[in-house]
Parts: sequence; C-alpha cells; structure tokens
Amino acid sequence: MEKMDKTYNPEFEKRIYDFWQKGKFFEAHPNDDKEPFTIMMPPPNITGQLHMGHALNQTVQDIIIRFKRMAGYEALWLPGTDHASIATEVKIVEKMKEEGLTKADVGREGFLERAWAWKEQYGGRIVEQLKRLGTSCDWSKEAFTMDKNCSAAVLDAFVRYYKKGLIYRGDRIINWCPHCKTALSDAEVEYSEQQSNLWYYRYPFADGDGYVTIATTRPETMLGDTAVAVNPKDEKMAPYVGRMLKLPLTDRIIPVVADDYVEIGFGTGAVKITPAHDPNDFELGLRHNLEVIRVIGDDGRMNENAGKYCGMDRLECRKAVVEDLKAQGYLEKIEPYAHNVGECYRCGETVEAIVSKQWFVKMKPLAEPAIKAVKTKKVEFIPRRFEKTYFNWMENIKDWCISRQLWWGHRIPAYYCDDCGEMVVSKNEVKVCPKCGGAMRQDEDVLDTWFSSALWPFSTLGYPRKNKNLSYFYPTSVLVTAYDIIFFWVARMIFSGIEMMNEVPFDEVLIHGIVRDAEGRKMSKSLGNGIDPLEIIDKYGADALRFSLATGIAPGSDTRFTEGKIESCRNFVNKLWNASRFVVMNIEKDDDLSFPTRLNGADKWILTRLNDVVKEVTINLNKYEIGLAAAKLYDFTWSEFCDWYIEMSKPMLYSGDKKAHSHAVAMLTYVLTQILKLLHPFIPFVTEEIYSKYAGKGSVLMTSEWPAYNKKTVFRKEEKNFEGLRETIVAIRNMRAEMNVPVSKKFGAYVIAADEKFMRSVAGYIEKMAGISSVTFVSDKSEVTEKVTSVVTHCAEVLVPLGDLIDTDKERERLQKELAQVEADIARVGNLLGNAAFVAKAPQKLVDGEREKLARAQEKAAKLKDKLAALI
RNA sequence: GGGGGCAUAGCCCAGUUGGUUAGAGCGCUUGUUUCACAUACAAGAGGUCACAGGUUCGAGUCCUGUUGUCCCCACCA
Repeated sequence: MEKMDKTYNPEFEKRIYDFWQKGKFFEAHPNDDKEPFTIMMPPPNITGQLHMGHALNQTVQDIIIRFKRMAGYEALWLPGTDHASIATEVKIVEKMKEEGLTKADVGREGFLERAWAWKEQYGGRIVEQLKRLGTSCDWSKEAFTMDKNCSAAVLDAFVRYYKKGLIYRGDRIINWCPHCKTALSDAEVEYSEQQSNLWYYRYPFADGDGYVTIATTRPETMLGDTAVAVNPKDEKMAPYVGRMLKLPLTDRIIPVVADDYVEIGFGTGAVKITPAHDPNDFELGLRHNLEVIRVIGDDGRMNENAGKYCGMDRLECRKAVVEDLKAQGYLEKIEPYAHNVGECYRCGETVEAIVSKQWFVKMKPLAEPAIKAVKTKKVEFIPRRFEKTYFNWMENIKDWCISRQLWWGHRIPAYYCDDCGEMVVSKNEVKVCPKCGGAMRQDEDVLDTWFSSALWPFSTLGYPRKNKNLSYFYPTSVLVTAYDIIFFWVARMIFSGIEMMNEVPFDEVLIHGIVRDAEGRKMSKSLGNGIDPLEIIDKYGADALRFSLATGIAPGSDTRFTEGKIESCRNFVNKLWNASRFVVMNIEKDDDLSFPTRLNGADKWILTRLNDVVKEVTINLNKYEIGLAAAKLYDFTWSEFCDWYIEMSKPMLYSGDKKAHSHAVAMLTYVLTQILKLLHPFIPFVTEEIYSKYAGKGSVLMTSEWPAYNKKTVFRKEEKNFEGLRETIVAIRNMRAEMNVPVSKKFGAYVIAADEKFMRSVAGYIEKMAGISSVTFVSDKSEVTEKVTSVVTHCAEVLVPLGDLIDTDKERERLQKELAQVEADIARVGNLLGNAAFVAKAPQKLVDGEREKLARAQEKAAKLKDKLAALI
C-alpha cells in the first residue's frame, strides 16, 4: 500500500482533476439503458472572476450531479459562459479609454474584434477557476451564448416570436442609462432611497386668473410638461379641469386634465405631466392624447427642446430651473423628501425614463402558460415559497424591452429600407429591399443578454438542429440558482422553453441563498468584504471549501462564510485523511480483504448505523437537502466510525492473530469505502485520492456505484447492545474524570450485567476504552468485598475498587446528583403514563417505550439508593 | 402599499410528515503529547426554542396575534 502523509495536504487536487478529465468521466452521452439527469450550469459572465456565489452554486450542482451519476443516471452537467452584453461592453470601453480610444474611434467592426479578442483572453479564466472547485461538468459540450448554436437559436426565436406577433417595435417609455447609453429592461433597474426635495411651484392660468400649485421631485422635467392632471372627484381641483395653464420658463400653454391616477390629498392635488420622462405620465398622456416632448437627451443632458437649458446636465438644469422659478416668483416652497431613484444595475448611474423606439416582447401571452406550468407542478420551485415571488412577477409583467444600444451581442435580425421604409425580419441577411429593390441596412442594436440566456436549456443542446442530445437530455432535471436571478433568468427560461420547445425547460428549480460575510453582510466589491474562493482553495483545499459551503445550508437560505467554519471543515477532511491513513497503514500484503463471512458485534453495530446513514443521506440528497446530508456524514464519520469503530478494531489488529487482523482490515476498508462513496459528492478530491491508496490500479471512486441500503446487514439487537456498551464506557470515563483519576492509572472493575453473555463478549472494549485493567463478572454486589464506587447504566452496573482514591463525600455528591436526574426522569415519565389520554391516544409503540424507560429508571434509582445507603 | 424570510447555547447555525431527555461547529472549563490524527483525544458547563394566545394526549415544529430584524416587488407626483 502507498504511504500517506501524516497531515492532509490538498496538493493532489490538480492531479486528480486531470485524472478525471483524461478518463472522460464527466462526459455524458445519450444512452437508452439509463435515465438521463441533466443540469444546465448557469453560465458565468466572461467578464467574471470566481466569487463565493459561484463557489456555492457550483458546489451544490456538483454534489447533485456526482450523486446522480453514482446513483446510475446518465448525468449531464453542461457548462458554459455568457457573453454578458452590457457588462462586457462596459469593460471593453473602459479598457479602450485607457488607450485613449472610444467606440467611435474604432468603429463597430473594430470594436467587435476587440471584444472577441477579449473573450478569448479572459473568457477561459472563469472556466479554469471553476475547475479548481472540482466541477464535474462535461467540458466537451461547453457552450457560449454567442457561439454558433446559441446564436442560431437566438435568430430562430426572434423570427418565430416576430412572426407570431410576440415581438414588436415601437415608441414606448423605457429605462435609459445615460452612462451605458442604452435602453434597459425593468429588471435591470435597481432602486435605492435617496434624500431629495419636493419642490412646490405655481403654474399660472393662461387667462391670468389665478394659478395651480404643483409639487414635484424633478423640477427640470417641467420643460417637457404637456399637461397638469387633477382627480375629477377632487372637489377643490375639479373646477380647473379644461382650463389652460401657461407653463413657466416656456411659451407653452398646457391643459388641466382629469384623471383618476391623481391621488386626492397627496401633494397639492395637481400633478405636472411629462409624458416623455415618466412611465405613469406616459400612460396618462396616451389616455389624454397629450403631446410627448423629450427634453433630456441620450447623454443625460438637456436637448434642444429645453430652450436655454439645452446642453446642461439634468441635475445642473434642475438647479437652474429652480433658480429661475424662484426669481420669477413661481416657487412656493421646498420640502425635504426621501424617494426611490432607479439606478442601472451595471454601472449605478441614475436611470432616466425616456420615450424611445425599441423592440419589445409582448409578455402576456407568454406569461400565461408559464404561470400555468408552475401552478400545475410541471415546474416545481424548491423551496416552494419562491413560487409566490414568481407568480407575483409573472402576473404583473410588462412587455420586455429587448433592444440594447450596444455592439457586443446578438444583432437584431431586422433590416430596413431607407428608400421605401420597408422592414424585414429574417434569419438570413437581407441586402435588397423586396419591395423597392433599394439597399437594406440591418438594425444597429443588439439583444438583451438575457434573451439568449433564456434559451440556454435547449440552445446548448444544439437547438434548432434536431439531434439526439436534445431529445435525450431535454427537458432538464433541475436548475440550480440563487434567488436573485429568478426574474432575469428562471422566469424567462420557463416561458421560452414552453414557447420554443413546447415543454418546460426543467422539472425543478433549486433555489439557494447568497454567501454573506462573517457579519452577515452581502459580499460586494464596493464594501471590499468579498472573500476570494481561490485564496481559500490555496490555503485549505477545494474540498474544505466545498464542505464548508455545503454544511448548514438549507434551500433558499443565505449562509455566512467564516474562517472558523472553513477551519473546522478542513479539520474534518484531515480527520478523514488520518482515519484512512490508519486503515491503509494496517493493510498487510496477505490480508484477505473480502467481506467477512462472520461478523462480530462491533461489525454488526457499525453496519447497522452505516445502513441507516446510507438510507437517510440518499433520501436527503434526492430531496436536495444537502446541508442535512453533509451533517449526517460528518457525524457518522467522526463520532461513530473514527471515535468508536476504529478504536474497537484495534484489539483485533494488534492481537497477533492473522485471521483477526484480516477480518478487522477487511471490515475497516469496507466501511471506509462506503464512507468515501457517500462523501465523494461533497469532497471529491480527497475521497478519490484516498481511494487510490488502497483500491488497486484502475479503480475509480467517482464512477463507482452509490451505496445501497442492505437489509441483510441491519442488526437492531447488536445496535442496541452497542449503544449500551458505549453508554457504559462513557459512564466509567466520566467517573474517572470526576474522581480525577488519570487515564494512565488503570484499575480493575466488577461488572453486574443485565446481559452477561453480551457484556462478556465486549469486556475487552471496556478494558481498552475505559482504562480498566481487567473486568470481573459478578452476579451480585455482595460478591465484592472491597470498597468500591460504582456507575449504573441501563445495561450494567460497574463497581470500581479505587481504594484510597475514593472520596466518600465526593462520591455521595456524585450519586446524589445522578439520583436526582433519574428521579426527575421517573417523575416525567410517570406523569406522562398517568395521563389516560396519552395512553389511549398516543401510538402503542411510544407508550411501550415510555413504560420501558420508567421500569429501567426505577431500577436504576433503586440501585443508586442502595449505593448511597452503603456509603453511610 | 404588497409579498416573503428569520428570531433556538456566549457566537454562527441545524432541527426533514408534531412524539415528550432540543443538536452540531466555534468559543469556554478540566484532564491527556494514549503507537491514525494536538487540524487530536477524553470529560464537562451552557438553552423558560422572541412574546402572548390557540389546536392537540403531546408544540421549537401547526394556527392567530404582537414585537424586533432582514429581503424582494411596486414607485404617490
């Protein structure tokens, strides 16, 4: 056998990963003899650097896919990256800025060249980082949202939606980022509360008779006002409806219109209406046929419609407008006011609502079947509560603005003829106008990144080409993601899958939380509190990182990453390493490692426990209860296998009896192998490495079979007996500690056992593990004449002659304490059994169990009382 | 305004269909360098499960309300 180092050192991780890859163990192929299990990896952005969010997401997926693979599925985990249109473009623009270049300088083609070069250079970085985590994805199927397949799917989807009337182009109010200079979807706007003011000022009536006071948070937009609205039910305001106002600082005359949108009692009861720069005003404008006047340009500066303010930044203009209103006597008052301001999710710039000609996806017809799919459980959210979030969004969804004024992305397949105004939407390039023969030019804009991500579950499998991968692996099994992209991505995949494939894209959506720092704060660049997973891997190993991310997580809940946790997980891996090292170093050449035909009590106990763990962990993993599964394996490995079973194997190993040695080693390797298999999805590197130390050439853990529950190796009687043995040993150790007897000082003991045959068979364990020099069995305490102290357990009474070491007062105290505990127990159970309703209604098993407990407790109490009496 | 999460040991968290003695890890106390592991071993202390009601033979677990806290959505100018 190979030698193992004394301390676990994860330096073998790279070698193991290469071994897996060379063996093509990650690859999955359509196989009619197996059931497919498919996970599509949420594609990280090519601009991305691995962060803890990725690490958690990847760990969860890898645990599931490794488990399913071992459990006999044709398990495909398909990886890939996202072109991240806006995020990448922003980065490239920044980089060009360093060189003193702008997009205009290099032109569209030059820009795209740079973008692709950038993708080649950095796109692979995140992939290499994922590999360090041990991700077992099928890299031969790695996809990219702008590769040939995915782009074909995008064209196919766009044209199909267009032909069905689900995509249209029109002037609508959209969110505009003046920094990125592109339209954004509603989902791409984040809101944050900001302190501002509510400015009150007057609009005089055109006939010179009086005025209306309005209140606004955005004085500068008044330059684009085309009406003032009041609620017709507002008695104070209703009389003004239909009268005309003169808009200050301009020559414009605007009407007072009546609309329910205005809330009575808020502000002044009159609202300035700027259809070009406010979504609500835009809607109201449509209802009243108001003029739409844009005063803010694409760069966030006031445009020519703003008269003398033209060219000013919007905030600069705000100050100027307020100054001018004040100077001209229109300003009434200014009140401090907190309100939410929309910001671009990529650059943080305040987003402007502007009217603009864009492409939209009509959402209502797509949302309906997508809602139904979840209602009818075709798609299930885990945990269930996220369905509500989903329904709430889907039921209130507005049309999706999909065009972006960017260059990096899928260019919109629409072609325009400048001569006759004809527009053609087509998968193939259109150069000549079919109507007038004039030249056609393609739409300049690209599609929202999420448009292509929405097709990910099938575009990665070769759609629109019909092929075996697609028919075998689609629909996929489970989608694993954090809750923060349910709207961006999950919801859109669901309606896209239904529309394009006529089938939901996945059966289940497993939602996990986000990784927070030790203080519970979100990790972020601006806070600088992010922890780099790669540094953690360097320091503790990928397995320790994975295990620390996997333990204690519950679906949908956030988790904190702390140094203490990673250390304890590294210690666990080290524990496993050393337990294995112990097993491996005890394997001798001529040991027969085949499963023993005769099992001893300890074997039967550990096998029973192992079976239970196999059963429970399998159930947990099938339900994606990863945190629970990890905790059970941690406890079983450490507290049962290492602390007890290995200790109990030592007498056999060191007995000098060849047969006993063989037996012990065979059992140890068997149980260890089962443990390695069970732990493999969580800590794949170290388990594979350990396995290679003894399993023989060509053995591969990751492709081995998942342990099965085996009724034949379940022994409930021995399990119970051994629990009693453990209790007895712990009780003796406890007494030793309380009496301050060092472990090095051995002493003899008399045992009165309930089941003497069993206790005799395990006397060796008591001697070894409790520091007893020799055990003498007696049937009654009268047989012992020495001065003894004693411990009483459910299955035995242990009498220890400690001679002078016995401190009578201390001993009395100890016994009294124990008696008090037992009596409290008797009281509790007695009370319970005295309750006729409990006896009548509780399950018989439970009642019997309690009766048994009572009997045992009473017996123990009697013994303790005897002891106390004997002391005096 | 609407929706949701959380509240359990000093700290950070588990607790799977209610089953009666609530568990880990870290920290703490005591002892041990015992031939796999001091990244360890052994023993131990520590919790009225936020509060108030209710359902039940039985509630950390289910229901109602209250308080605190966090998040998501909407965006009354």
